[in-house]
Amino acid sequence: MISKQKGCLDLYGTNAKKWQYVSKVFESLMEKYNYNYIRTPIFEASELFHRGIGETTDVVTKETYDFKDRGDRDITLRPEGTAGIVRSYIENKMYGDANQPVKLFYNGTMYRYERPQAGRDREFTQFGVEVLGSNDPLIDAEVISIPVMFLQMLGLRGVKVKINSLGDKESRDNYRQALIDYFKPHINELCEDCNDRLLKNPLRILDCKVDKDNALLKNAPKTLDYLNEESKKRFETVKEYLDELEIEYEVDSRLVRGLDYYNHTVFEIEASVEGFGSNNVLAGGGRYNSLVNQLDGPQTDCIGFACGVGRIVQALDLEEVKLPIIDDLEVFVMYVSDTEKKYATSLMHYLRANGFRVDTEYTGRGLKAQFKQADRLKAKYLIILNDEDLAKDEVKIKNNKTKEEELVSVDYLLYYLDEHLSDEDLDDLDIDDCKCGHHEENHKCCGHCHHEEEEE
RNA sequence: GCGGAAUUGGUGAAGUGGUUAACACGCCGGAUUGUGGCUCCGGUAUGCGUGAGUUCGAUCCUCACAUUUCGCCCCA
Repeated sequence: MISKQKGCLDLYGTNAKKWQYVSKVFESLMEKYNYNYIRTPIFEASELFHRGIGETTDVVTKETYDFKDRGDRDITLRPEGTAGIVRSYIENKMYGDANQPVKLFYNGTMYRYERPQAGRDREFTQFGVEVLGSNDPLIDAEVISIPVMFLQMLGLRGVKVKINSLGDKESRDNYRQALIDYFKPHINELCEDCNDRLLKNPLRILDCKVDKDNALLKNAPKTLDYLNEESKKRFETVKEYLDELEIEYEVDSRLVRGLDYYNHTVFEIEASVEGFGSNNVLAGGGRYNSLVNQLDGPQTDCIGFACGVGRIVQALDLEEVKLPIIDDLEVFVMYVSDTEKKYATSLMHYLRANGFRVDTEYTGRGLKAQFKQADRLKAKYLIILNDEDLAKDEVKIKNNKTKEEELVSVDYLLYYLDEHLSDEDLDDLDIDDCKCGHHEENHKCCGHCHHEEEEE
């Protein structure tokens, strides 16, 4: 037997429905924010990621899927979404569009050659946004607000927003040097990894887990102290807009991020979920004002975030958040004889064409087993075909909850189902299941709350 | 790249160096001549992750590999 590759996932069943639901919620949210869908290739020239993400980052040095294609080209499976989108932005000259900034969102699989563990696969799915062509702090706040609002819509509570600013290039370089000067005399007090990090990426020493209790780290220079006036002011403005959006956040001066292209605002959304280990970051992102330029495009100010779908679903599971996923059936059609089966075929087609969720028997089961199958599929109504009834143009329909049976004229069937199923829908809604906290105000946020306003 | 744990049917799992691999759920069939979900009866792994080795003999011992899982690094 051939098994799947390490760290990959076969997605099916209710788990697949959850993933689809999460994607759907995100896509509908993106309509509200007026972001446009973009899909770029899953593989790109290796050079794009090397130059884009940073030659020395771990993602590029040890985690990419690299290979040669039949034309001897160096190809890499994308480890993240931003570089490909920036490439596309430049190649398609989107900087020339009348509409600026360019607001994009994506949703797709990414690849990193890592050791799989909780919340981390080799093939994983991320969605996110990129805004290209604006340095307005309002955009920073908006981009941070998207994952916050999104997680709220899903009903995930207790998420924490952490923000920091790395400042512009001048600030960042000054800070980097200050860190090196500060740590260098004491470097042998730190762990082996930190020794490596000193020259390569001294910012990362700050969130080292081994040395996290070392006084050296606690007293280390803070990013914010090294921001020049302009960067400092910019960061203050971002925070003001966040306040306007009523987003709670925590400034974390140790928050740095692993990809080289970030500057100014960086942020992470953390889940406070038990049993998540160190992979509790659900979304992260930041500003990257020099990346377009670095990849041979015009100077363009950009910001974006990315969010791991698998981690979101995992967090929802751990928090036992109930999602409004359709896992039942409205009608199950039952038959025994061949003539009944033919009738079932056309009846089912008719009901489906009229918008009902309908299924039937396909494996030659007897009537008794068909009842069991209908239960397994959570059918609300059973239509039990009978040649004698059909001769009179009638069908027997049974409410599978109350077990009441009625003989209904075929002409009347659609109307009958419409009436009975809409009554049930109201019964099924359980406001206690709703985790969004908005139901008193009848918000349309979580899929549980808008039952009174179905009509568009 | 480094370290720990695991791998028995559709599922949850017990188990032993030696005839037929417990038990439970599920599923299929029957009692019930077309209305079940209770009950009762019967059926349901030529097989114990893959490959090699030790042995008269291995699911059980040894090694390698694969996958899963947990941690480090790093990241979403």
